Amino acid sequence: MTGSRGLLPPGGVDFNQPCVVRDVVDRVGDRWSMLVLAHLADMPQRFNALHRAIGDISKQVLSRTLRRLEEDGFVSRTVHDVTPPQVEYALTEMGSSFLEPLRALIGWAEAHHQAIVVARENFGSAQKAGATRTRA
Amino acid sequence: MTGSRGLLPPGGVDFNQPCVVRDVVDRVGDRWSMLVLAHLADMPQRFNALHRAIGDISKQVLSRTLRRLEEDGFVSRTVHDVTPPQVEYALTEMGSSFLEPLRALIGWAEAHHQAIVVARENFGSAQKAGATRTRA
DNA sequence: CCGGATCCCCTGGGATACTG
DNA sequence: CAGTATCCCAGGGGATCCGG
Repeated sequence: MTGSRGLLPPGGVDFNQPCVVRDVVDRVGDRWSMLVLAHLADMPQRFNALHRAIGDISKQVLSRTLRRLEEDGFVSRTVHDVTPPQVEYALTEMGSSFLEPLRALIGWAEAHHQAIVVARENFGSAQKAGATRTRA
Repeated sequence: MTGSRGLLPPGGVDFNQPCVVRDVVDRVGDRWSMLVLAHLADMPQRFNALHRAIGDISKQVLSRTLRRLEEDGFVSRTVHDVTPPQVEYALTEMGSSFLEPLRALIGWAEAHHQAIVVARENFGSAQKAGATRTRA
């Protein structure tokens, strides 16, 4: 018994209107945010350290991502006034608390990744077979 | 103590390479997928029912969203062969299991939504003040 | 009723080059 | 070192019209 009906509280989560969830997903659901948060979970890190750790992200985009995460209070940015400059990024208390649902998501993803791959293959085959998918 | 260091398993989640999580987030992290899943959590529904329930989504996009969710095995599509045609969408077992991490995310979002709003305001003020943000 | 086809726009993401 | 400035492109999202 994995499922659980009644996700939305009776009366309906305010999922549409100001849409709290979308507000969050819009920020954190992009290509890099979660990855950055996951890296910062290990320890606070400097800009180039993050850049190297992540690898295939441009400085431009990393900068934008960090900026948005800072703006929304997920990470803090601290400038150490030395030469050469050092800027340290760290999770805030809030950013840290986000690791919990994030871990849930990661767990689910790892558990079902294979199933998704299979589903895609099946779907592809069904398409080629000319079926209109499931019929009743 | 909300946080919890060590999100990534020692050795590092295979978060970058084939990136399981991104694979999932890329599908479910778009503008509508989670919303659709949440609506289907209540009960299986037909196309136009979903369309009306969600409101400000175009049929085109709803169609694409459902197609992708079906392709990845989150929802099932059943054609009832009557006139006029009826097509019923429902969560699969896997789609149902996704409600769990989704609920975690919703919970977090509702709990911290206000904090995010505040953070944005503070950030805005700090910017106008001309500060280079946090300094040490 | 359930979409597919088409067209448009806008944003996110990337490459490259340049500064304090 | 830690970014910003520019330019570009692909894809997501929307509007509208048409077909089975």
